[in-house]
Amino acid sequence: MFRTAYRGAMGRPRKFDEHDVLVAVRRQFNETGYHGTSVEDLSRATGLSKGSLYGAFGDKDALFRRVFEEYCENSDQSAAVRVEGPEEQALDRLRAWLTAPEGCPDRRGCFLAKTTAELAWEDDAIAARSLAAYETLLESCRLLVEQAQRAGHIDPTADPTALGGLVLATHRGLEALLKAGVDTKTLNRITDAAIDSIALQPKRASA
Amino acid sequence: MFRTAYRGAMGRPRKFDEHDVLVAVRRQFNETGYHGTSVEDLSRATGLSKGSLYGAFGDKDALFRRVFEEYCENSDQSAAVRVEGPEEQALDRLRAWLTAPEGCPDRRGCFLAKTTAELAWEDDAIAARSLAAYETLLESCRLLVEQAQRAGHIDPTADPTALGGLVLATHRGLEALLKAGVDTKTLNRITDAAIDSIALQPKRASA
DNA sequence: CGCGGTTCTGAACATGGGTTCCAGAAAGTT
DNA sequence: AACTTTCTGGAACCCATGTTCAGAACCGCG
Repeated sequence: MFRTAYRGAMGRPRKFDEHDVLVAVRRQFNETGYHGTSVEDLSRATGLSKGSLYGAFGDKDALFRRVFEEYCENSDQSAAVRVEGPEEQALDRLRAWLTAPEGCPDRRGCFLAKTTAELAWEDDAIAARSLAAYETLLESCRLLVEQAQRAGHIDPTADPTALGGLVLATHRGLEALLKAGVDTKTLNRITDAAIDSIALQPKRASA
Repeated sequence: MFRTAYRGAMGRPRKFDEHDVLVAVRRQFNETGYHGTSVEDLSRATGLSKGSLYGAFGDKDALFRRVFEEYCENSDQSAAVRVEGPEEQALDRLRAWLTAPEGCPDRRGCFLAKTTAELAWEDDAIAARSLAAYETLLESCRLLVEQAQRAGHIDPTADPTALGGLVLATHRGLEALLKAGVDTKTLNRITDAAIDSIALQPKRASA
């Protein structure tokens, strides 16, 4: 009856680790999508009963948002890598976002991209938050593109933000390819080519 | 009982045009997604009662597949544009796929991209078919990339198919940007930049 | 006009899945 | 050990939505 009671008796403490549960939940959502996972599935994945899930996190929607939000924040932070020089930093950020260890299905940014693709239909808030999380990345792109323009590698009349958007767009699409069965190695190769083509090495002269 | 009867009595004729209905259905799916549209919605959108829809097209899934398949075939055909020269042709195809008239929400390939994004989770067949429909486009990309490699604009060790995939990926991502509120004009500018960057004008020397 | 045949329609049905609820177990505190 | 509080699990509830069905409407023909 008292949510934060401080009376004499303390009551039973939690048996599960909240963080572990959230990880399991994210993994499940990541695997089968929002609509594709029932609360039953989540119960199985976490080892908690439905009742416990509801008691601890509220309904399915709230649970998803919790996981989603946490993931976004995580992404925001992981995007803030320290390397010397703004360009190097930006490039590094880009790589960190786009590439993934071979065979690893939980590539960075994946959950974000996938859920956004699925839920942008019905939930503008999620779409917006997801995009916001990409903003750091976008900013990196802008920086790189500007630099490339100064160096003369890209048409100077092009809009840096727009080109940054292209990279973002590419990332979204990469997930689709992954889903379609393209292996991680190939994906990374594509990614590298993309980074190269936008960001800026002078093209080789010939074969 | 007899689907194609040729007996004396002809029975009550259809009151609707099948094609018009399918267009309305596609529009609705395109607007609110598969999960986001109820059969009730479809009924409202088409002006037909639920029963009629079921009688004419089968269940919701079948109806979607019908629309989807038709759209894919349409896309396959529209990808076969005639221009002189294979490179010109490929480039034209690419533009036809990626760009859209300003402010037009029903841009080419849109329905395909969106539904794939939503349903690839749960239906591999749809994901595969969608990708197959993109194949002509992919082939065009491959062609362009090979040409670019011969001309020395792209690293010759890169895999042309992979780079083609990049363009496909980009297209998928563009839809996301559109959804996120980026206006069509900007999108087209991004697209042009993408086409330019892959396809191959030698970069300008400086500003 | 009646009759076979087909289509149209809205109400009724079925079901999957999110949510609630309660009885009992478990863990602190005194 | 008793008491208090919280956790737990699963049965029960509720509702949205896909699907079916019985009857009305409509057509051409004899």
